[in-house]
Amino acid sequence: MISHGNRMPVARPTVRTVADAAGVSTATVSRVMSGVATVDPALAERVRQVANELGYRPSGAARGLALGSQRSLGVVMPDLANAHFHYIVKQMHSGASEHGYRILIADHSGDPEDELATARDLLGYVDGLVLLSSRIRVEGLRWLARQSRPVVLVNRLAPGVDLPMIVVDSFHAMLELCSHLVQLGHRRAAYVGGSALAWQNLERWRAIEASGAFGLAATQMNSDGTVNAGYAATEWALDQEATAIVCFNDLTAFGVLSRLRELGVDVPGDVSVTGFDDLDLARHFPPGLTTVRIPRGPLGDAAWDRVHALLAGEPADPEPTLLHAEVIVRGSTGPARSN
Amino acid sequence: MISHGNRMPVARPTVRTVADAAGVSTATVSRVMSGVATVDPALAERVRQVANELGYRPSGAARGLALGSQRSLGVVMPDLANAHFHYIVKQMHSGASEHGYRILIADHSGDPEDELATARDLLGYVDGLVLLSSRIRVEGLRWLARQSRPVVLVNRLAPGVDLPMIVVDSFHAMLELCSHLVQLGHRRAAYVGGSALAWQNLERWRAIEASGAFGLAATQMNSDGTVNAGYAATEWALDQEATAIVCFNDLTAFGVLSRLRELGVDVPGDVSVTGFDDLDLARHFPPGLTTVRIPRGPLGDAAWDRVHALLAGEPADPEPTLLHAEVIVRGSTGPARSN
DNA sequence: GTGAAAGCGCTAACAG
DNA sequence: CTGTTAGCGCTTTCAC
Repeated sequence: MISHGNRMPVARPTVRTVADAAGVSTATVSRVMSGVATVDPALAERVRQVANELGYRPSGAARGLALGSQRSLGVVMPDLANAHFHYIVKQMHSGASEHGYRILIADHSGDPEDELATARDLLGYVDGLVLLSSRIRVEGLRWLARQSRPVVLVNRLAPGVDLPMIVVDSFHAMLELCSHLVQLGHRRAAYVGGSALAWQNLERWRAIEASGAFGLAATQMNSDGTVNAGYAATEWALDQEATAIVCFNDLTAFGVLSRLRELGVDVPGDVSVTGFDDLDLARHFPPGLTTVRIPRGPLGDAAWDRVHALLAGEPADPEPTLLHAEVIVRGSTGPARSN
Repeated sequence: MISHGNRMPVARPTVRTVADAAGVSTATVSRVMSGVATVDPALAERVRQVANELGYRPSGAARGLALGSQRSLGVVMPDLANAHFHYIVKQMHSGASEHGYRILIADHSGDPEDELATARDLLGYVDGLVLLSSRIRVEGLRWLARQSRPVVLVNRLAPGVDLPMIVVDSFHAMLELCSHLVQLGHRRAAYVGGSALAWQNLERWRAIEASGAFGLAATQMNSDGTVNAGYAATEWALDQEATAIVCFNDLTAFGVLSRLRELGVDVPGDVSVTGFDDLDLARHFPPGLTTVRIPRGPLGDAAWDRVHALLAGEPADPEPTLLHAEVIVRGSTGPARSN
């Protein structure tokens, strides 16, 4: 292949360059570039032409500084690998882009300190922030709440923190899921949980514990919510003499299903398995995963609406948005095996 | 819940605010914030104190403007939902963060125009850009190559474009995969492809066609590389009277496996199925997916190394980096059924 | 309709 | 070791 080696590291053209080349003032270039109508069409056209030839692109940094806004939103998420979050972001994206906002995503290691650092950092660049399933502790959240830019919490409820929050009612959804299991005759469940730091995980476990009142005894262990974690946790779950394995999310459940298959344990004949999220794959992974469908679209919409309102200067609504999630029954749950 | 309604939209504190409050100059504040050692420890401590109380955070935009760099890298990716890309980004992340670079991710609709717009846009904010599986057409890529900031192409080879490229040798990997099928006695395959615009898709199909010489006849249809696309394409594949269904990627293959199961078609007894990528799930999804393992780690490393070199002012290496991918045989492929 | 000039918040010489 | 000053590239009054 021929190298077109003329990658002359020409200094990036600026308004000045374009202005000079077009024989106009920088003000005019600026006006043309930002599409202000009060410029002579012919002149505007010429400027555009020149700008194009020079490959001119306004500097985002300079623009942001002058404008006091880069028209961008930051999203901080724990796990790029979990498709679940993708849909939420996608939905926010469509709301945001209608209003000319760009969405910038930053992921982090999962460590709360690291997450806070990422958020703090990002906040210096964007107009608003959305934190997905944040594990930042309360003091950190309080700090964020004190900043002048809007910050919204999705999938996390932090009482006493003055931040808009949008959550799915995991507690009730999990309760329903447990009720489904109880009705099938299950009396003993093993919970392969998520991170001990995740609010959602605590909620889900709280619901499982509450189901004790209806005769469902349960034990838990924590994992990191990945396929491999589910796979690895399966033997533990089996040791619990449980007839049902309740998983923190779908990915974990897939791992469990895989290991059970290897071990020759029949699902749902010998043991039932449940997930949480309802990923696209949940209906496809044999034998079909009983799970909870999170309303991802509404979650994303609500997130955008909240930041947008704040961005527009509306007062913060202190009431958290609570969304309902629905149990989806598929092949992975069935009547409890009578020992 | 009590609203701590004192969200006074105080103007964001600046270096000035902090400097005044601490009785020092803005320069000192700047020095303290950027951790320059040449400041009296006691003074530095006081400034930090004040900054903290005021909740001061340097503006990224201003910093970027003054420094001429925001120490950030943009990654443009087609599909946040595909975990495959996650690992690549993660790996880049670890290289980048060691050097103090942040990574900002932007996804797009998949439309080449939209992708180009996203890339152009992002280029105004970041120091360098990595395009994953880009579908931008050649003129667009040429434009990007003319910009003064480094742009690197991952998973796309564009001859005649002066841009560093890092690709996995899909062609040879697919050839190997086909050879595996031929050895199992398969003579007729159906290819459930990806986007007609994706270079990787063209490469893979090219390899399948080339396998015709070894007795493997094949037909193709395009899809969008999702689970549901695979699911939907299955009947078409079956109509081809093929004994093997070769899929663009693992997600598509999962969809195919799911539909086959519904239809009561045995895998690999009646038909063999292959994927591409080797997602974590590939070994877990029954009956285990034969696929091609993409060296995601090295891919991410190479991407970071390339941008980093460019950022450091080293001359661009015109030679594309070519990585080898390996066929992983699992339960989804077996001897061809003799009709 | 267009230009001159000031300033967004920060950093980097350059003095002291 | 610390303050003064001059920009980084863009937008935006304010005159013309």
